[in-house]
Amino acid sequence: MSADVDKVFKALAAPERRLLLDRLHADNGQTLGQLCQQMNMTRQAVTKHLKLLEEATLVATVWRGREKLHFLNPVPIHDIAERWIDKYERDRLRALAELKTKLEGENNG
Amino acid sequence: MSADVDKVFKALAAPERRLLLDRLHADNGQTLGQLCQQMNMTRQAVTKHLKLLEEATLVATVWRGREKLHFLNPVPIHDIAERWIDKYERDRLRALAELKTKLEGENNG
DNA sequence: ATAATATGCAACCTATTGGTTGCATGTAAA
DNA sequence: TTTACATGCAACCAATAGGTTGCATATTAT
Repeated sequence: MSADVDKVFKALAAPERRLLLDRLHADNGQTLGQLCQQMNMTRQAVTKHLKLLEEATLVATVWRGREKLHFLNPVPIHDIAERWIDKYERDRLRALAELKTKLEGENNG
Repeated sequence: MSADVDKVFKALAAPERRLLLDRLHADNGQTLGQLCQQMNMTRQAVTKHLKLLEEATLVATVWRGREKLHFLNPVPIHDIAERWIDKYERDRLRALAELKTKLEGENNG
């Protein structure tokens, strides 16, 4: 199962964390040390971001000796897409049309 | 065009604001007063949430006399789905399989 | 005209977030 | 068996978020 939807949304709300996800998407299974590179902050700060991603189950980790490997979990993003995004996508064109007419019709400034 | 992606993600990061979107999705064009009902906070607090939604272009407003009507704009959600979510959805099954084998194979606690 | 309604704006308070530094611990390499 | 490396943990700090109260303003109803 996927984590609390709110935790997922909150985890995705920071560009630093989305960047970490993007980097895992490009190269899965990286260590903390690798993920720290190119991040403009201390290792400890990166750890905190990864902790939030883990608590949202967006990232899972495995120890290999003294190194911690990080893997992307695609489930929560899929769940958000299915349960939340799709609901809005269904009436997208209708809502867009309504928006247009309302803005044109009633607004004068 | 859609707003800054980061503003959209941040706007979606609070359950109160997602609830407001849901309520507009169910009944578009509501006034501030209507939207305040069932929200367990002051009108001014709701206004602040709606301001963030507006700045993310998730909501557009129209004045009708002394009332302010709020309309859903489906564009930013669509953009997030297309530009961001889909990227992860493409390799979903591959990533899931990789995750499984890594967790089973290398982790012992 | 006056009163009621719908909203905006600003100051303020507290909790949370996002970063830091410093130190401890377990693993690998010399 | 030291030394270096990869990471964790905790205290601390500044900035931001999320709420409040109080007051101002414009529109509608009486």
